[in-house]
Amino acid sequence: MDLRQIRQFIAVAEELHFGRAAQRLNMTQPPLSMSIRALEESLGVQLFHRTRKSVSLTTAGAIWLDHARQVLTEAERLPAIARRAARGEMGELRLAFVSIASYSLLPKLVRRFRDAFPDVRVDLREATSDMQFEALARGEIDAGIIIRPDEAFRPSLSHRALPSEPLVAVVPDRWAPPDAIAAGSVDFERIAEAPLVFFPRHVAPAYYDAVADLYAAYGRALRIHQEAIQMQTIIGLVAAGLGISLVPRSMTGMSRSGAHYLELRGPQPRIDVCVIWKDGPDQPALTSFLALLDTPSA
Amino acid sequence: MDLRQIRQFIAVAEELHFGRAAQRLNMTQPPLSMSIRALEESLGVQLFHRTRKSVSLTTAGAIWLDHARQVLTEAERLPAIARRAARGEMGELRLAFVSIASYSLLPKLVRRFRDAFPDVRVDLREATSDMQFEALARGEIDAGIIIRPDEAFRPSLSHRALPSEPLVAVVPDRWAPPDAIAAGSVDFERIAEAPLVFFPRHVAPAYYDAVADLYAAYGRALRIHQEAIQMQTIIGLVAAGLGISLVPRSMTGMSRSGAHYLELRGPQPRIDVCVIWKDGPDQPALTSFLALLDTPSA
DNA sequence: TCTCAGTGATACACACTGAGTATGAATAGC
DNA sequence: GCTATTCATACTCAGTGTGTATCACTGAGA
Repeated sequence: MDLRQIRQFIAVAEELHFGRAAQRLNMTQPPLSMSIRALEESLGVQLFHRTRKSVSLTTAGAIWLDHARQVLTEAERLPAIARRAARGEMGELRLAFVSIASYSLLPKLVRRFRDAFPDVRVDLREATSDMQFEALARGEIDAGIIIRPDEAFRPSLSHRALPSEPLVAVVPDRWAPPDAIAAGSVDFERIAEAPLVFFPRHVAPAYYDAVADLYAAYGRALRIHQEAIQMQTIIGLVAAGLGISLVPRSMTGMSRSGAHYLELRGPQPRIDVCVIWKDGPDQPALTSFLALLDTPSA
Repeated sequence: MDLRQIRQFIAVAEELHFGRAAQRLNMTQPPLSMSIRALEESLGVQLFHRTRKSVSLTTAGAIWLDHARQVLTEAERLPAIARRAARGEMGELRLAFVSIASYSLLPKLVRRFRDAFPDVRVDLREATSDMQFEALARGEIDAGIIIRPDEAFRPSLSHRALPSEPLVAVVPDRWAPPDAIAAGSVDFERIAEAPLVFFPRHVAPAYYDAVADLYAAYGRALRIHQEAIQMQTIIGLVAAGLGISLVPRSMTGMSRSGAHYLELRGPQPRIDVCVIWKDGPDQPALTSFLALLDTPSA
């Protein structure tokens, strides 16, 4: 019993006429009759009632038809599945990201990817840049999203810039001049003296450095008055009036009473985000992902 | 791409070694290599990474393996399905029954059948004897359960007796002597005078006649004081004190305050139930059903 | 009742392909 | 550098699936 015989059985069952079924199968009638008979013998089951003038399914034949159709349909999908898998339209993309990315860029990116490649399972995991370098080397992830480090990239890894994210200030009532709140923006110098609520450097070194650069541009050293390791906590502490902070603009969606998001006038600090991956053969899902990055987001 | 190639692919994917895979497939290595290569070409997809020393699945190959396994497993079930369908272990049994049968015999019978043949869908429909004769003739049902008529059976139909069901009296407080209630049984003569709640003859002619025979045995004519066309209604009316009735013993499970079920002393009327069907070839589910009737119910 | 069109079955020949055997080529380990 | 191992290649052969020709039977219409 092979797929050819199943196909022939279905044709005869649908036509109930050996001649027409043979025609549909692009063969002649005699070998088709022989083949069906051989099928019946190998199964030990009569599938058709035959008279000299007509053919009809037996009860068992009718039941078998359903199951045979099912198998044939699935079998005929197999070549397409193989091609789609090879083209990176199926499978799995294991993607790591630094926590900052999860607030704005990641959701959009993953959304676009899932729309474009609905049959690729996206396996997301948060990890620091260093963890991502390791994971890539060990082949545990396919790509990572990190904040572009000043230091040179590892030579074995490829990278591509993603849209950079501007930083905005988040300030509590206490530190926000009413005119700045009204304008929605502020000169950095007017809030530079305020105590800073921020990550310890090891939690988000590249992010930390971007903010440190901003302070340096105004001739100041970055001094953290209150540390927190989660963005939500930082904003909460700002809302509680403990100080100001600098967050990606996409965080403005997360409103908190007592905290105001203010654009910065003058030199705007930005978070430069990029994708990293290990070049190599046979990473179809990764290829799909990178192709998506080249596609305009419409 | 046929099942043979799928089987070969799975063997190589599992062994990751052409030699061992060939051994498992009871063939030699060279044709296996050729076959896999041909498979890859027909799919247009590379399924294996090959070096001179080792074989491994490509990403697409790994994805395809899951789907190929699925198809192969289902395909390998097909012969068994055909055999089971031919043996009447799969498919459908369209069974009609007269309403009286639904209270005792039918549930047990269907239960046993479903236990013995879980993959046969049982399609049940209530119908009078006459409707069943018609339906059998038209091939709309496979078998029917009726009350054995006195008249001869239709010659084209076969039949077999089922365990007969004794009738018991159901009487309200008003008509039940306290000693009978205590004993759980009564001489029919003591309640024969009570008004009778019963079916009109056309609803259940054979049942009606069985009860009429009982009355005749005591030299009385059956006289119905209150008609109802459903068993539940009859028992409800009895419970309400409108009269007595005679019901299959299995109805005693349906207790109703105010109504008492009493065995009848002396000549016991019984309902003779039987299965009818139209003999013919290629009715595997029917054959299973009839075989079950020969099997002691354990 | 006879004829004929139409259907599935049978007989036989042939080409293709799937499997076997023999062998080659390249790699990894000693 | 040698050897064992492993996959690839070349060639042959048998089996089987297919085509052509034909038969046997049925049922409808003259």
